[in-house]
Amino acid sequence: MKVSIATWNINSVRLREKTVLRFLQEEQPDILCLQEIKCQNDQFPTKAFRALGYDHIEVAGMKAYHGAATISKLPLERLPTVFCPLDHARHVSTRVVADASMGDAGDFELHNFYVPAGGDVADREVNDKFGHKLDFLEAMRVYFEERFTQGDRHQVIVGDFNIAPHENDVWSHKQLLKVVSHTPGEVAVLEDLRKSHDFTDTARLFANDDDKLYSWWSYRAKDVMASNRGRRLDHIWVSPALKPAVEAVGPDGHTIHVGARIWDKPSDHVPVVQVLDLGALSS
DNA sequence: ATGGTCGACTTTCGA
Repeated sequence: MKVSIATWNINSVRLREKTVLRFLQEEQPDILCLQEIKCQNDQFPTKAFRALGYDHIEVAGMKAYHGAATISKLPLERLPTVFCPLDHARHVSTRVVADASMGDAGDFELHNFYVPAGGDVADREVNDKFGHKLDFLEAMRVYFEERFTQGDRHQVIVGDFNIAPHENDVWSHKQLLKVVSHTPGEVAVLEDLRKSHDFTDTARLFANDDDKLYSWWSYRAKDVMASNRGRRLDHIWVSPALKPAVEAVGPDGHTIHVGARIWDKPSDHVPVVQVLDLGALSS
């Protein structure tokens, strides 16, 4: 059985409820992980998503800022969350039961993250927000140490990581080396997290090393899409046990929905989708 | 040139 998982920083789910519904109707992902919902739990538009068959919804909201939500056609069980050092709502953790008849191959854990952006200066001594970003990444590392104590339970980690790790995840490696999101220190911390359990960055698995891949474009520049000054901040990782299930880049595999950046009143991020073929896993 | 534009919810913060 195949499961399609989408992640999207929506930058206010209430303002862009219809935008989300358009994406769900056009792409029909089994699961959509949202970040920056910017609402409290009771303000989340649950009914509209249930009406499209997304019956299983888990929300971690707060007033005005941040927040994440996972909406799914497949059953979800809520799992413990990462401790955010500032107690922000930045993580929704679930177990997805894709096919109960498949045994261990039929379920996986799905971790939906909104990593702090980190402010403007890549130095925690002068910028508390950058310190918070590094501390949050460290909390994620500790969390996954715990999740793996009983082995690889099929982990999928998605979300807005606010880091573009690869040279070709930004429009100019050289010009962004001092720009938070692509500084060597934070990239090293994210890479250490990824390597700690040999997670696979699914977008890069079938892409060429010199392919430019972006999922975010700033609001602050005109003609930003014409100049294509983007960054890849949104990621989908899988643990080693799930790597054989990762479908190749293409219409049914990993897809970055660049076109959504020029929809009416767009988010500054676009949806990223990865299909997993759980049937490809040996039992 | 240290700008620019969003969104939530205030007289400003976070991105």
